Amino acid sequence: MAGGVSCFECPVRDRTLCRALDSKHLTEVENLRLPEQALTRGSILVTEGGPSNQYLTIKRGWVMTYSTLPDGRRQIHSFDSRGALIGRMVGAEDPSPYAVEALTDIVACALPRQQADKLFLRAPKMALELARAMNRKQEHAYELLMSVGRRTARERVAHLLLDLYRQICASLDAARPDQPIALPLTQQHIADALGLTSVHVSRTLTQLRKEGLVSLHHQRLDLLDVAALTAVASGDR
Amino acid sequence: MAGGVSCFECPVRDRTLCRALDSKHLTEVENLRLPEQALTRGSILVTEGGPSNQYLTIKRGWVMTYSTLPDGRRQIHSFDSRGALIGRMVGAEDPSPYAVEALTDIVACALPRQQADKLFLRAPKMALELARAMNRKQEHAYELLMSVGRRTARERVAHLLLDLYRQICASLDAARPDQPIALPLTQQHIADALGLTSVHVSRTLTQLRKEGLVSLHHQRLDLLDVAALTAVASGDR
DNA sequence: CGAGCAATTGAAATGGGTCAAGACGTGTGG
DNA sequence: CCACACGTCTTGACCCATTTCAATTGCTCG
Repeated sequence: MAGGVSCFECPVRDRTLCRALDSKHLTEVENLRLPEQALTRGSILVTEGGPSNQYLTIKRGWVMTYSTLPDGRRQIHSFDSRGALIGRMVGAEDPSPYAVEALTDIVACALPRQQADKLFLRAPKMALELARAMNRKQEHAYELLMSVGRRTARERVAHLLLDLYRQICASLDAARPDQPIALPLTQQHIADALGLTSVHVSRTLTQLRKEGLVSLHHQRLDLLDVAALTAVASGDR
Repeated sequence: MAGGVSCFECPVRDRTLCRALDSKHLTEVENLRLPEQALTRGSILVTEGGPSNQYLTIKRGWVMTYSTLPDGRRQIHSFDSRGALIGRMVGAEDPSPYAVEALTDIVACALPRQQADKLFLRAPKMALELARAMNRKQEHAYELLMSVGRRTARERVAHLLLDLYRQICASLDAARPDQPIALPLTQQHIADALGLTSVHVSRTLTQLRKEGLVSLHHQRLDLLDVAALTAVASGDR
């Protein structure tokens, strides 16, 4: 075992590829994995145009995936936390079309890609979980695409906050209910995910606050009226 | 074997999950698959809110994947042709968040989901191909997201046409070069994929035509100046 | 030949962007 | 412990890319 607790005690195991693995295969994973990675906020896990030669599982903290255009315009594709998998399968040797960056200090578990791919052939449950993980990310991207393509700014913001809230609650072990929750994003991040300007995100949030739907200050998010917010996100009112 | 040619003669096999399968497993697929599906243009393969209890491989024709909002706004997530895989893995019993519809008459190969999932555990190469297919779709969604979120209308149209052209050429067995190619889309489809109005797509295409970059009439597409178009798509000029 | 959908074009409206100035917070170094 | 510097957020005024509305033309197919 290479740094950190054993895979058998892994606190995020049932959210990862290793879910439902028998002990023989879990031992193989344990032998394969690299020392646990601890990285600070702002670290780049994958460079745009660089390689992606590991599978990374986020054990603690938040990361984001994004691409940029030559002139600096940025699109954030996804925010990920506990249990999320980072890593390309197609053209993994080729330049990555997107970057992955730590939004907070993080801890991650790394598997070298080539050997992991071989392991997946011996552990088909892992391969199938991998497919599920990829499918989940695909569908999540479709959801965001719907927002960015067809929703108004107000609807987009409402939808994203609901989505993040759900994601955060799901990543908590104890389902802690109505406290404000930590959201390590600036309004610029929200803007870059939603295809808006940070100025307009600010205006939109101000309005939602005035209507008593959300509270968001100093990276603390609280949804004050989930039903109303859901209505806003769906285009009613 | 259930309708159509044997899997061993399948003309799209090397673009699908069955790529690189040994004959034992390929026989299993052959026994599992349902009669070949032939569907007419406009057929709904998956309903929004309905189930997704099959894996479908497109053998001929085009389909699109999209979602709609209660008031009818539509976002198209992807256009797919020869070799593409349709099917959900996560919450496949739950209502599908998107629909899949045939853009042309199509022929597809269907595998029942539950039994296919069991087969994947016996044929890990298939499971890994499945993961790759899902990853490919995820990354393709990210590309579109970048367009819709951060590119201008002009850049979006240029980028999509390049992308479709590439996709079409790749799906051709013989790499036929500089003929105009069939593109079974209306401007409304393009608009709904790019988060624009069909009116504005029309204006944008007219301009690109005037500049001699593309030709697109009656569902025939020809890229007259790929280099210039690429420059437009990247935000230069 | 007519019906109906797709595409085009013009004119006017608008949601969200841009530019700019100021307030607020927070971590840092003196 | 204070003050300053820097990043983030807010707010106002103006602008413009895209939408909306509307009318016309052109295809295609029955």
